[in-house]
Amino acid sequence: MQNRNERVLIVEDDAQIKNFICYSLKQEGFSYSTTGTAQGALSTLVSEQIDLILLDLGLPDFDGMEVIKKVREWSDMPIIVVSARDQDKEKALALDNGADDYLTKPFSTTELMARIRVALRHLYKAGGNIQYTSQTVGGLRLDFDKHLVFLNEKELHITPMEYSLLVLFFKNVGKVLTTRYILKEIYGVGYGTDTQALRTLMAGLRRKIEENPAKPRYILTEIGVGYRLTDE
Amino acid sequence: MQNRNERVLIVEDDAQIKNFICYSLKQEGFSYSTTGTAQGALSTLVSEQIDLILLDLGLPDFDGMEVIKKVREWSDMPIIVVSARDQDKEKALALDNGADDYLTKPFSTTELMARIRVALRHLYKAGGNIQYTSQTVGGLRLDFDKHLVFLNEKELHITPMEYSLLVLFFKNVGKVLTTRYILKEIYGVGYGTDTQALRTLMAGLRRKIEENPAKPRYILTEIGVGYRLTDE
DNA sequence: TTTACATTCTCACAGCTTTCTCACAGGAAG
DNA sequence: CTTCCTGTGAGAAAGCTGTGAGAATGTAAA
Repeated sequence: MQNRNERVLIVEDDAQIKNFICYSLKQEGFSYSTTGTAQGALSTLVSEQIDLILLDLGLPDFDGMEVIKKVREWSDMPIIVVSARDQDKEKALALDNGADDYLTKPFSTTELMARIRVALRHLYKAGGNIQYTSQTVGGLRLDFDKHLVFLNEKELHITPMEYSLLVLFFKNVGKVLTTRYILKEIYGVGYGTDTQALRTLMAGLRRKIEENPAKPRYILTEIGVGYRLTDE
Repeated sequence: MQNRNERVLIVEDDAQIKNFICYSLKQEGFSYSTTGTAQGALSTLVSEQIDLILLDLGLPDFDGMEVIKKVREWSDMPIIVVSARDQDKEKALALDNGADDYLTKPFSTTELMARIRVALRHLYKAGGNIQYTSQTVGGLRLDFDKHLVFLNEKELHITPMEYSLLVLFFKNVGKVLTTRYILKEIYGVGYGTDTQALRTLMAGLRRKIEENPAKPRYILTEIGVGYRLTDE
């Protein structure tokens, strides 16, 4: 299992901790890249083949939380947060934004390595590192890189909320998504059960992507359950 | 009838902590079962449909670590260890044996819930745990993952109640299900003896899946007892 | 600061679907 | 034949969804 030589990206601005992690990774047979900024992390991810991210939240340029969100728009790769912040709310927020694990400094090598192994185990079970750049359903195309939506190769103007709703459907093509699940994913946890807002949002989106919003072709309603992006 | 919640099994012998966790889970809308022993955990897993395990390592009968190993022999369902032991080696061992996360007591509700959400996210992405994503009986196919029903590969429109009825039969192919059992499973306890509603529901379902509802091919009536999905 | 504009959420209501209740007919079993 | 059980259609009640109008919020330009 260790022969696959997974590549870890370490995003950490404290040189001492960075070296400590590097040393441990080398011992275990991982290869790695390092960067000290959020900006650097994002550009490394584009230029190199990375399997897992170790992310510090307190970065000099902008917050690590933003890195999580950005990465999650186009990849499901494991993200382990390594941070000095040990507030419960901070942890929960990072995890809900898409992080897979959260370690509080100071931590031990033993534990970090074990948690990396868990994350990679999940990755392989899910079928490897799938990165999307563009995905098409019928005449509808979503470009994850550029944040653009095309209908029959004509660019559509899409609002941020509508975009995240579309991303959710494109990541789950063919599956019925329950209203509750959708709400949790796009509004975050705790912003409960306001199905009305979702209905309005859906109406707006359909007006843009469907020829006849009353008889939708792409996003279908499953009455009593939720919605589904058709996969034919 | 949004009763399709995930079910958590809590394995914990300290009553106080157990209650604390139960309360939190209820708040978040999860359903749960509890047990205080390793033996109890294993038998619950066989008899009930569990989605996630919260596991204490220090159990009265035998060590929680054994539960992890046993479960991993046949299932990939998420296991979150909740333990007072905070030795790094202990953590690493549990994680390497197959646990997906490890929380040290004392922990906060906020963090526990966030980590449960992470685990369920992984489960959802992997496409359900040990359940087949799709199951077929004759020309009838039920796709659990996508929440869809097909008859001879043509998609059927199925209402939520009809769907949960079908799921119940697919989980018990070939077995006779008594009317009372079906009622309890579909409507929940306390809905008494309203067999009439079930008859109407069944009529509607048969109209959709049977060629000749008067002479059903899939769901047969066992007079005086209940119904049975044939296993041919 | 004011103004204009886009986005998102709230409200009210119409229309549709699902679900349950009722009444009755046809069968099976004794 | 009688009794109990099951299936079916009609229709009422309850619940769910889509939509337009407008309020609230946020953003950018003048």
